[in-house]
Amino acid sequence: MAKSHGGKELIFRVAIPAPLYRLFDYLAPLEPGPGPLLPGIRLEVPFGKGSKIAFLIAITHHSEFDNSKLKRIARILDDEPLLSVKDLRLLHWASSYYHHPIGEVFSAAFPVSLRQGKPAELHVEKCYVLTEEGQAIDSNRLNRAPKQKSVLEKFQSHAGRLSETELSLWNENWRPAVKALIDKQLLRIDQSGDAPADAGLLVRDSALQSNPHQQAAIAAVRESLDQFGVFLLEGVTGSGKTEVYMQIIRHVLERGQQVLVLLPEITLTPQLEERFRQRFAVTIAISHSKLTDGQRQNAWLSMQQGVCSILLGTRSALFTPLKKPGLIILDEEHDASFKQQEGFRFSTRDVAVVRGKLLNIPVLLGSATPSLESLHNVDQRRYRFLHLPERAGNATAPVLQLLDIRNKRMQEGLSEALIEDIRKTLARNEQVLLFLNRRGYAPTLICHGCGWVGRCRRCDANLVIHYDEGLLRCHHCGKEQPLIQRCPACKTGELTPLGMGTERVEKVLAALFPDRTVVRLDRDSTQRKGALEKYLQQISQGRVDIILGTQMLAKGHHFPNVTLVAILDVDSGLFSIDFHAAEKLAQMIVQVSGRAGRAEKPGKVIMQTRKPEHPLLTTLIRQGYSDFARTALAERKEASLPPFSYQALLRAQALDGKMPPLFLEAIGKLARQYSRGHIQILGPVPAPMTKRAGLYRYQLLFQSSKRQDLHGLLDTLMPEIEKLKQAKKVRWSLDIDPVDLY
DNA sequence: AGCACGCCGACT
DNA sequence: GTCGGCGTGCTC
Repeated sequence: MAKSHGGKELIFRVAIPAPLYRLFDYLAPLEPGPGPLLPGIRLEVPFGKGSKIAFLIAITHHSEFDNSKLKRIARILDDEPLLSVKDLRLLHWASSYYHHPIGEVFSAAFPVSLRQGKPAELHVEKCYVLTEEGQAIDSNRLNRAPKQKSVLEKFQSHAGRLSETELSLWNENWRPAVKALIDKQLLRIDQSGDAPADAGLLVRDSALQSNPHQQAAIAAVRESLDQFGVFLLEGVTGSGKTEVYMQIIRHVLERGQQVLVLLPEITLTPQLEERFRQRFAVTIAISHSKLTDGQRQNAWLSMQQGVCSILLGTRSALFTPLKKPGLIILDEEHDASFKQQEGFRFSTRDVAVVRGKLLNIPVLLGSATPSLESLHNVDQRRYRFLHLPERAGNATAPVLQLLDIRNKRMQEGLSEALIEDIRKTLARNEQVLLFLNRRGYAPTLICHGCGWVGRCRRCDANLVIHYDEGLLRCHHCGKEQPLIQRCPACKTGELTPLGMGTERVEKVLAALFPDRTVVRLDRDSTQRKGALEKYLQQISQGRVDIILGTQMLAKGHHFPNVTLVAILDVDSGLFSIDFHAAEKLAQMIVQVSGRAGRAEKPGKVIMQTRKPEHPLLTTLIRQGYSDFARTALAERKEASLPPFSYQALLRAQALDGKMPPLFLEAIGKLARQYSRGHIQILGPVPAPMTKRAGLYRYQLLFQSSKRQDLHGLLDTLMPEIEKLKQAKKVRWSLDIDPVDLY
């Protein structure tokens, strides 16, 4: 028999980066690899017409396929796996939990260049040598200066690493330039020695200040280093969360271990990076999507090899291997950007917790506005709660107040009372921050004569007026058209902008305060590279009086001279069919409020509303975020919504509007057969914006009070979905623990 | 996902 | 008579 005959040959079972839910079997390579053949090593395999870089999952003796049908491994790329056994286990867990193809999950863990089969070598993109004046010159122009040349050669032979001693060979005058190179990740200082380095080398300042609350938080985590545990650190803006992080990090570094720090957004990395660099003398790796593939590979490998001690990154950095893992920190843990919204839809927070468990290290989650899930996990004693109730220093918390604008005269979205407050604040030479989560001039263009409205042809949405650019744009598919002057329907009516956008408010502010400087911060105004940084600098230098912007203002940036914050249209967040909306709005309000009054000047937050009695707003204002969260959790429990139940959302879209519901209907039918009533199957229903970018979108929601039941159903359902003939006519995806039901 | 195969419309 | 549209099927 062919099977017994082929039984002698080893079978390599591999994961291929493709949306395929199965593994592929290959014959052992003719050339033996340089090292032991362990799971996780990269292999080049013939696949279909071409070849692919695959990941070894297991070596077995049997294949379900006849050996004569199997192709042979073409090449072994790695001497040894780049990921630890524990991290490989994490990827298997993630693949099964998120029901996502294993090959794509593996792909997500590697930087692009390694996915493409590049050798796993740390390298410096360009070599420089420094002149006495501290100028960097290309090493190709180096003929003279033998001393510098010898250091350079050493530098190159160490794959871009210099020890502290080697660095000290460099003239003191060159230090700033060396630092600049380190900052650009063109040069790194060797810290890879196995013995824990001297604390004086790791940390620059010795007199660290912290209040009793901070000390308690630091002690709690410090006592549990070297074991798994999740800590939720709730600290209002200005309460000194970063100081807590840094002091805990110091202890981890002193043990010779590494720290993974995750942030929701790229824009937040520079500030934290700067504070870390001031505090720590160790090399810090940075990883986010704005860096080049080479830079990200360097960051990845430097953590894998233990060359760097701290990695600061966004969600794509979650799987970065750590030679000596010590701690994972996830800042702004409530932030929705931590959930990947396409392809492999994982929750950075939840995977980080599982990773911490596998690596047996603590996970520290921080936020001024913790997610309801995390607070629930505290209630369930799965997480430990750490609290920083007060603002550090003399700073006082801002006062939140509702401004009832019913029947009030408004000037382009600004009530007279608010305008008066702005005027007073400016008169005191303090800054004002206005928040409106809608960019463009106005969200609607309507004909005063016949009621015609500018609609996007490809989406169920109105076109947004962008006056400055002279066009109408759809914010959902990006389609643009020139701003028309006359109504295309009745040809006579006057076209009127309806509603408020940041551009429109900017114009009225310019008219109301002609001698003041207004800066608008939104996606449109900060598109140019470096534009945001430029504006932020102007603001911190006090050259700006009024800051106006969207969502992007809510995150991270500190405006110490801002004493008045106004949320121009808080009501727009109050009415949503998504049960997450209240939580997100409350977090947004608190986060925006946190921008004000950081220094000794008290801050004030005004929310313009037509629903001043709305319980969400009143609870938040009178009792604060914690009480709001308690109320919201009680409501979730009452309604059996997450985190008191578990959800999975199956989405489907297609150009043909009939296909998605047919597809989801077929799955719903299958699911009802299998689930035997344990699982609620809701839908299919059209997605809230059914047509988007020309595609018709529908969804089917699964919900269960038992996570196991839900995942059991999905385990049996997924292979059936793949087999369904309708599956080929739609684009579909499964979202586990969805955070936005759109 | 890629890529080939395959069966129906407008072109040299 | 061909070029090419994207529906369907397969990848060890």
